[in-house]
Formats: sequence, structure tokens, C-alpha cells
Amino acid sequence: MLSVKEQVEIIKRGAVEIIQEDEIIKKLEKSLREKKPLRVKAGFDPTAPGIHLGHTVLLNKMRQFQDLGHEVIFLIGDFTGIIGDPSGRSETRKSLTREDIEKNAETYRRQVFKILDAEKTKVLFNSEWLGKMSVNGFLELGSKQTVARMLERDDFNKRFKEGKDITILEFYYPLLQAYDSVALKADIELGGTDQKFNLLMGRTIQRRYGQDEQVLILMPLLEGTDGVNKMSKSLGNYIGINEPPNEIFGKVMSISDELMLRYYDLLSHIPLSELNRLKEGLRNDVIHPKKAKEDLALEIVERYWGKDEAVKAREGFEHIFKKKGIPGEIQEVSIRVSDRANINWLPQIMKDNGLTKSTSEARRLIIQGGVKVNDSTVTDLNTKLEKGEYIIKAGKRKFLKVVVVTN
RNA sequence: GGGGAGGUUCCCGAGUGGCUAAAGGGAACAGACUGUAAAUCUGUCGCUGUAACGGCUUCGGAGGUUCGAAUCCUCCCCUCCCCA
Repeated sequence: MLSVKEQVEIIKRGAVEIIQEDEIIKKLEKSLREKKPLRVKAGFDPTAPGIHLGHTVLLNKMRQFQDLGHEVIFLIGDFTGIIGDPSGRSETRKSLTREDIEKNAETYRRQVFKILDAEKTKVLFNSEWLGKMSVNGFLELGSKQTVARMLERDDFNKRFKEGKDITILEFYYPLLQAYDSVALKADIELGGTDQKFNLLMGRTIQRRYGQDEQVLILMPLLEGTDGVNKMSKSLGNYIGINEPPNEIFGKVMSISDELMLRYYDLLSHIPLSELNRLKEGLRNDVIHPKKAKEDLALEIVERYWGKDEAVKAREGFEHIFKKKGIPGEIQEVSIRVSDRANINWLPQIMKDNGLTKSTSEARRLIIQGGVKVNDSTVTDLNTKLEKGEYIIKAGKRKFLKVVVVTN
């Protein structure tokens, strides 16, 4: 095991804030002395099983703890998920069934272990203890915190001042989450900066239950591909680690230069010295931003798909956009003209195969010059594809290979 | 419990009887320019092969008035504000 000093250095990299730094040193010292790993907790929502790069910031940190020999707990907040998170507006709270949660958890595991060490990861569900909590226990938990303290949380405070609804249930959320730390006797909890209040609550509640307080390690939130909002599936600005290599590559290439630096900071594993050299190079125009972005895209794809796929993705990208070619592997459909009227009408084909949502949209795209068949721009709305093979290009990145047969 | 405001197309937000598929902005998409970046400019942005000054669907929900309703009436659902 590494020395305390070395460990702290690794733990601190990338973290926005550590509460409290001297406590983690003490905990690490004790752990080293007693040869007892620290219990590191990180909670995940059971609703969205698609892991994207935003999640990986946290997961990477978890992995580092594993590599340092500590015990990492991947906590799935299934109990809270069943109730449905009340924060936010009247979004339909889909209460998840037991099976849903199991299924999601399974999907989670599969993806998460691309980053975490499966052998060393303990996956737990908080329904295990929250589900068994008695009313007495629940009330006791409620007695551990005051309303005034609760109202310190930004969004509560704001809503309270504006006279907006805050349900009692919402007050219980941070408490339940905090109780997880009690149940787990967590030494450390990892989370995004947006979770600061909730994680702090964990410390308070642990103290009230007579436990040592967990140390908080707050990780930055990764912006999505729009460069503004945090990466999330609902905003559609995410890059999922399960997406095909060329998709990931393409999405990374499409981010702004500014955002690229941010991604380098949060996602790249290259040594700090190298990173600094890169930034310097970009500043002095010695390194072309596109090259830097390619390297980043390559690194990210490689991490989740391996070197071969990453190189292939880059080649595919070059091929399509630099040489204006078409990708090596594209979706292929075959159409039988006699099956249905208009089945070979271009807008219909585009709609049927998901290139556009409607024939109207397809028509617009054609009118705007955004559709190519076999490399030549289509101008005729009445185009029908007769017997043969065609490559349709719709917009910048949608391709379809169509084989038309007559009967 | 009493009084008041409001629910409009992906989002914000105009619109108070026909000229409204519905202003404006944002997002998104396409084209130009590029490094498929950003910025900028231009265009598109409900569906529908008689693609059209056509038809159909849309303005919280259900009915009604009218030649005609997002706009008026009735009932219902929901949100917010003030007072208690």
C-alpha cells in the first residue's frame, strides 16, 4: 500500500473539494496502521442505467480508491427510486418495480465494470436497510435534523422564499441518503458538487448516531456536449460509454475547443506534465486543436472499446468527413417494390428507416440540399429508387444503404 | 375556508371570435464558411404524395354557443399568489 502522502495526492487529483482534508489523512493513517481498508461509498440513481462520460468522472475516482486497496461500495438507491424523487417539477414519477430495478442494476453492473474492478466492488441496495426501517426508526431519523438547517439548502431556500411547494418527503430525501452512510459506516463518500448538501447531511447524521463522520470528496460535474448544461441523458447532451466507437469518437470531435480542455481535465488520464504541455502548445498555436481533440477522442474510445476499435473509429471519422466518404459499416435495408405503394419513394424510405421522423421532414431536408444518393445531391422530391443498390446520406451523419428489389 | 392569476406548438413566451399551424426568442436541423469546433450568415422547424390559396390534428380535459373558437359559455383537472 502506498504511503498516506502518496494516497492523498492521488485522491485529490480532479476533486473540487475535500471535506475535511485533515480528516482523510487521519483516516488513511489509521487504515494503514490497522491494515483495514476504508469504506468508500458512492450512491447511484436506479432510474437511468445508461452510464455516460459524466458518470465516469466519479467512477474513475472510485477506481482509484480500489487501486489504493480500499473497499468501494456502489450503492444503488433503489428505495428512494421506488418512491420517486419528488424534486423538480411535476415530471411523471414513474415508480419502478422490483424487476425494473433488478434489470437496471444488471445493466449498471455491466457498464460500470468497464471502469471499476468487478472483483473488488460491492454493489448494495439501500432498500436493504431503508425498507426494513420501522416507523420509530423513521421518526428518530427525523428528529436528528432541524427545519432551519434543511432550509439552508439552496433549492429549498429558494423555493421556500418564493412560496413554492416543498413536500415533507423532499425533506426526508437528504435524511434517508444520509442514513445510508450510517448504515454503511462509511468513511468516505464520493459525489458531484451538486450533492454537497446531501453529503454534508451524511456527516451530521452520522455524528448524531454516534459515528465518525465521513469525509466528502466532491467531484466536478462534467458539462454535456452543448458545453453549458451538465451532461445528462434527458438533455440529450451526453456521450454514453456503451455507444458504438464511431459515435463516441464523432461526438467528442463535435465539442467546442473550450470544452475540449475541460474534458481533458476531467476525463483524460494522461500525466499532468503532458497535459500542461498540451495546453501550452494549444495556446501557442504549436498544436492544432483538431489534433488534440482527436487524441482525446481516441483515448476515450480506447478506454471503453480497446485500441483496435479506437483506431478504426478514427479512420472511419477521417474517411467520412475529411474525404467526404462514407463509413465502412452502415445500416443496410432491403426493399421490395411490390410490397407497398410508395415504399421506394425516397422520403418514405427515409422515414421508414429512421433517417427522419416524417416524410415532411425528409422533404424539407431534400429541399435544403441535405440529402444525397450515391454521392449526388437529390433535388427531385419525387425521386423513387428503382432496382439496385444505393447509399443515402441524410444530413451530416446519417447514412443508409438500401437494396431495392423488384419482387 | 375566502379572494385573485394562470395552464399555448421541444422550452420560454405573444395571441381575446375569422387575415392563426398560431408573433418573438431559445433549442434543434439543413446549407454556406470551417477543423463535422466555435462564431457568423441563410433557410427550415405539426402531419399528410391531388404538396396544395387542399385535407387532417394541435393551444390543460370534456361538452356547448357560432357559418367560424386558442380566443365566448358550462363543468372538471392542475399550478401559482394573497388573506385566514
